[in-house]
Amino acid sequence: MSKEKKLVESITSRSENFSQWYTDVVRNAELAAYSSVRGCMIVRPLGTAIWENCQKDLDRRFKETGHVNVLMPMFIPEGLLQKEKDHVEGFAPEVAWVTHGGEEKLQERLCVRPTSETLFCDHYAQIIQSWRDLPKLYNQWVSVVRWEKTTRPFLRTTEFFWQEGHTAHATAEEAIEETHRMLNVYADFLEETLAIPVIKGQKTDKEKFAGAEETYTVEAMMHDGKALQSGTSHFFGDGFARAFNIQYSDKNNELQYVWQTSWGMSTRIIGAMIMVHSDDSGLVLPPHVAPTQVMIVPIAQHKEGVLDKANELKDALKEVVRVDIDDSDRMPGWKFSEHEMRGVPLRLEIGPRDIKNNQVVAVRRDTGEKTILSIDDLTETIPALLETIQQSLYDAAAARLSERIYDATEWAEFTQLIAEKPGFVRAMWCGDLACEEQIKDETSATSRCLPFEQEQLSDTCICCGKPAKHMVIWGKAY
RNA sequence: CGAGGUGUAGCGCAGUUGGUAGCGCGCCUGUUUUGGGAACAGGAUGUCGCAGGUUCAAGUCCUGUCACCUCGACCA
Repeated sequence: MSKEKKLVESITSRSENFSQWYTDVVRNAELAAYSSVRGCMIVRPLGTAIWENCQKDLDRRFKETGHVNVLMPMFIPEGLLQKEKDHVEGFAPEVAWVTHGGEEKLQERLCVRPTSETLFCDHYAQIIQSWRDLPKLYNQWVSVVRWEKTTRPFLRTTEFFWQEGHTAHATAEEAIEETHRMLNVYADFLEETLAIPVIKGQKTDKEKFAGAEETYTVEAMMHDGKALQSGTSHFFGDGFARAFNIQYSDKNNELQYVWQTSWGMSTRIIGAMIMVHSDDSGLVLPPHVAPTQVMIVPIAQHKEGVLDKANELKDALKEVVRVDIDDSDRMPGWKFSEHEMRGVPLRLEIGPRDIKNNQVVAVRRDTGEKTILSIDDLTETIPALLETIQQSLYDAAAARLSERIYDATEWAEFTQLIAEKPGFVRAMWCGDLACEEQIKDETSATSRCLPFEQEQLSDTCICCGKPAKHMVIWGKAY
């Protein structure tokens, strides 16, 4: 009726225009706002609270795997940036430069960090001397700047917030192990906390990080079938160590270069979370990351005892979940829509009728399902219900992912799948850059990764027909 | 960076042949309301994106410029 009409007016239907729907959710849920700086967003309180929960969770996982946090400068002298050739070539087009301090022109211009490999390397060269100094397991939580041509809130912004881990190891094996360990940390975080199923794999040479020997990735599928690279972990070999002269004396008193890694995850995952779970009523937050997990909406709150009872519920529940109460003078219906828009996983309605019956009405954000719960054991039923919601969001996303991965063994089949079926296509590849580029030119799909779980779908490359080396997941990507 | 679109109140928009700046929602005050975006009464809010130009007069016409959106290109 008029309510539905209004909601449709404020949020474009997801099936009608996915991009507009995404923008509408970000704006209506008050996750972020546009700023007066091109391509830079203001992360509003809800978006910030979600990011803080991501940070808390990830930081705990980093600490559990032995890492410590540091803070590096935001500027990189031009000379330092240029020490590693592939790296600087990769980032040069999107670097912002500081040329003046006050009115004075700088002797050497400073780049606003697009990533901090060079700063960490410069520092590691100073502090690593002996095998006893290894490994170095550093991480930092900062923002970086990349002068992107097209920006979208969370998905690609000029400045974005992230963490970047940078480690130095005595052996290649140890560094490779670290690379995989952190990729698994990302995968676990995405699956357990954001309820986003991922595919783990390796990037092709074309898609790997500038300066990396190998790049590993966790790829997620959005609701429209497009891929979003959600976290990456890089093995650098000793390339940076040689460029920056990071050497240590081993147990035999021989000089050795260190072996390095880096890994990062950014505010982009908030975009992933939106595009995986949210719907036409707005944001849907997985309970594990939701700043408010339960919103209590009192009904007829002016009536004797209603607010008291609602506050009593809140006090009891706050021991076990993140709960809030909306006692503003809005109409209940308005509050329902508002908290749905903002993604609160569970709403509890309590009014005179419920109080009389010693019950509350619980409404799930993900399914809209209403259940009546006894007030007596809410501290057990509510956390359990939140776990159910978390699991069910994951299951639904996992089902969409597996339903929309197709296999192709013939070129015609491949191009048709890419063109007509939103999702990923698995196909064999010879390993040549030429084929990868041809596939991109002709289908606009890129190689997302060489999944760790390989299968021999056929013996020949989907593109050129030469003997196949790898199974690749192809898809259109953000 | 290319093509297209949009800039007028917090948000969404209208504004005719150039002639006093408008509407809806929201906001503020009060009263009544409250189980899916309440009703009534009263009230506040504008460098019309910005800079030039034409004109007695510009939101409206001209030139330039900036920003944002969509689709491409580019991109770890």
